[in-house]
Amino acid sequence: MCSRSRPKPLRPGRPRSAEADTAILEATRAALVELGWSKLTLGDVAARAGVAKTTLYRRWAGKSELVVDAVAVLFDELELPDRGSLAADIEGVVLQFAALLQRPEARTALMAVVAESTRDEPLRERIRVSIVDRQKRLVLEGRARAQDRGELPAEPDPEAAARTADLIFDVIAGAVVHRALVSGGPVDEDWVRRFTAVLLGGLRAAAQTDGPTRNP
Amino acid sequence: MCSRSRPKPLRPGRPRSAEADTAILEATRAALVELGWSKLTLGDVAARAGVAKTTLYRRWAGKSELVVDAVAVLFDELELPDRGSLAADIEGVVLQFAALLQRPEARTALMAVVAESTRDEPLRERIRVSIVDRQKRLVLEGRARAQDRGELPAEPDPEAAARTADLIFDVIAGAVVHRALVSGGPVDEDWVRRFTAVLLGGLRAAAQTDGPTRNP
Amino acid sequence: MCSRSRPKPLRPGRPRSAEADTAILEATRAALVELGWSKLTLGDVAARAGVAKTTLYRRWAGKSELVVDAVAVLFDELELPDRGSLAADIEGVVLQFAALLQRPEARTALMAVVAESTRDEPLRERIRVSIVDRQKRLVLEGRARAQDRGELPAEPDPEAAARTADLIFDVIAGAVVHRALVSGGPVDEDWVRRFTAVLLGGLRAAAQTDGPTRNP
Amino acid sequence: MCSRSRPKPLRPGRPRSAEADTAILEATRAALVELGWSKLTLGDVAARAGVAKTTLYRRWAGKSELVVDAVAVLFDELELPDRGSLAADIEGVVLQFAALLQRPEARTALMAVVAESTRDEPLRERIRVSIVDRQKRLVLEGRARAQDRGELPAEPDPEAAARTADLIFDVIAGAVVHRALVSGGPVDEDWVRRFTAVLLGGLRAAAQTDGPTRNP
DNA sequence: GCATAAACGAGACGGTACGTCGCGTCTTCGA
DNA sequence: TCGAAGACGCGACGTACCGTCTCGTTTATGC
Repeated sequence: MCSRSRPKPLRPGRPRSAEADTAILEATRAALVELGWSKLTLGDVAARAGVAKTTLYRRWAGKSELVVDAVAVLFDELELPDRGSLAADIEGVVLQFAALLQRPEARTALMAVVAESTRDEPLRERIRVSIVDRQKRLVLEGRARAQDRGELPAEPDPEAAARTADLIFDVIAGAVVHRALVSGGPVDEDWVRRFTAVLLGGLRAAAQTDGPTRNP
Repeated sequence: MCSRSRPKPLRPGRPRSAEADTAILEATRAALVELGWSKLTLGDVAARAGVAKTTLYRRWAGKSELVVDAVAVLFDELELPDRGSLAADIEGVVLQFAALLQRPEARTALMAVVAESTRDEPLRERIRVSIVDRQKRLVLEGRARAQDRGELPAEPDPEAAARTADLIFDVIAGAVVHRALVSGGPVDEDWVRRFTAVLLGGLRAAAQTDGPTRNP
Repeated sequence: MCSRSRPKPLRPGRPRSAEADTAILEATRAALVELGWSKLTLGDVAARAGVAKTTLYRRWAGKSELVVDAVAVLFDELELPDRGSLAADIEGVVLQFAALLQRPEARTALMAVVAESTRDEPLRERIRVSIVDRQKRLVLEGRARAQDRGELPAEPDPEAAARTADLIFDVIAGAVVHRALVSGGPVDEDWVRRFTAVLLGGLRAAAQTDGPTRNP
Repeated sequence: MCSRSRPKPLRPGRPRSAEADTAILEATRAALVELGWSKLTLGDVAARAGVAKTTLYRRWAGKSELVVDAVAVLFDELELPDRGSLAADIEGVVLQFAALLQRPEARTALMAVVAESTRDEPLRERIRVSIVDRQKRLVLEGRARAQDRGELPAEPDPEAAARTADLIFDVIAGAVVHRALVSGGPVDEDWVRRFTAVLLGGLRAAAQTDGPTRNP
């Protein structure tokens, strides 16, 4: 119907190399593993990727944006296993997340770009779009599955449902990150079981009181 | 008999200036507010403090260590208000913590040093000692107060009590940080009430099930 | 067939700026005049030349090498005037040399780089190639002219001729430098006339005895 | 005959340590040998001498003054050997001087302080007094000895004698320094013989023409 | 089929901050 | 009063990256 820009570039001149993009992102992850965020340099990434610095700057505005793109894909590998119960499902995904946070490229990059984003609103938005909000699917999927199983009641108010989902997400993601990167304790089966017990207990308690009696 | 702390320096040579220390830490906080972590320069801090760069390097190994010391004092200002109930106490301290995370020097510094610490074990230890572990007092104090009020049962096993306190701390600190710095949503009264409800509900539920039947 | 010198750079990348070179060397001489060798700073030279410090370090290994290049051109301005007799020619060139040694950039630079070269063989070689040996042309030209005039006999042994030329050069350059920079006395017409008389007398005496009876 | 200042300090307080002075000068020479002028630091000298930096600054104004004092004594070791003829005497002292210029502390220090002195008149004076002029005794002694032997006629005009002695000194010192440190050729027996021949020939020729007919 | 126009590698460029070193001064204590 | 020890303000060092620029080269079209 209309001429879309994508299928054929329609722009004159040499098109950008797609291989360069993947090579750069791979090189970025490799450099993160070896050097960590603060010692990673764009010149080094370019050299690893076999690419000129200019090529890199043509595609990304800076180190932060590049790293966000480089690690975003890692977080998309998370998935919600079907272990038969809501508690088991949560425990499974939390363990996956903890494993991800043991990978050096993920742990060094995640905190660093969040730190940068405290003074850079577009970057914060990019992080949310590329990394964080994409994983809320896990919460939504977990709830839907629990409701199918009858473990959780249906939530009539969609707005309240969204608010609760956000809260759950903050609690899970925040607690696991804090445990893994700040407290430094292990995120092992025992910790996950105790955490999940608190979380689910809280959810059920809140579901009971939240509906009928908000202000007793 | 009298254990003297340090009546005479006992070290030869000119002693280090105590004023320089405070001036440097103040200057560091001011620079963090104006420039943020990534644009903060040790040379700039030295200039603000009216101090030579070498003086600064004589006392701190690098930017990270300096910033940890500079912001640690901010976190010590947190205190547990006595609002009459455990829920209200928690809500109060969480709001304080959220207010702290709105301060630009705290938000930009905290995530950044945690990011650095992912590749620097001594730094991680320093963060724990100077900032994080010191605030666990709030959790312990809150529980003690709640037990005095009869809101929580006494915990016979001290080891389990410590584990639970750590877990609570990770959940609270992690969730608030994630909400404030990653999700970007407001940490307002409504959010705090809902969060506290989940947390307390979870605690009570876990306390019931945890004691009698660990492995059903 | 035609050996082209360098029609195309053949090297990839942006070529070095030729203007930068001349600006740097000029700035170096200006800084030598104002500050002298020991207070001359590469950063200051870069600033005067409107050039980044890195550009300077890309081209020269250090202060000494830069200064050698900067002052070498001054010495190339020396020339042998034709005043009609060997004595007059020598007096003329010695006065020129003395005038050069009154220029602050030359006097401060020459001794300093020689001092550095006492522990730096490549630097000594650079000084010889760029400054010292180039001026031996004056001795050779003076002798040739004197031989044309019949003031000096032809020297059959070319090796002995070269040795003598080196000796003459050391005597002239050394005596003038010592007079001007160490003793501190004026290198005026009177001194030059007396010095030339000794030198030429010695040359003629040596020429007579040297030929027939080397080892009596 | 009354109270001289030296035998007892008469000044209140602790007198300065004489050992410190000699230790500092020795340490300076040792540091010159190892490091050369440009890498010699006063802090290093103080450490080698087992002395505090302040002690050093109390006695010398800076690096140049210290080094002048440290190497001056080396030049005092030169002496005019009695080899039976003026030519042989000159050859002997020139060889001694050349040997001195092979010592690393002498060669690096001499040119460096001369370079500094081009912009520092008090330093130039200090060099002259402590090092250069003291060695003119060699010229004077050589001439006196030659006159005793009848090799040289008596010089009636003492002012002209002084001027000639200065000239001889500039020629000898300048030529040897230039040969040894700039040209880089060996100052061996052959070179010394040829140099002496030119010098003495010039002296005799100048003595003949200079007296009766200045302007023929 | 051949000009066009963009992307590409290479690397020099003006900057900024780095962390270190030496200077010369000062402040403290002990001899 | 001097001396040792060492912290201090200062300023230059030489290096590393930054992000931009200017080259010559390559590579897909579209005239």
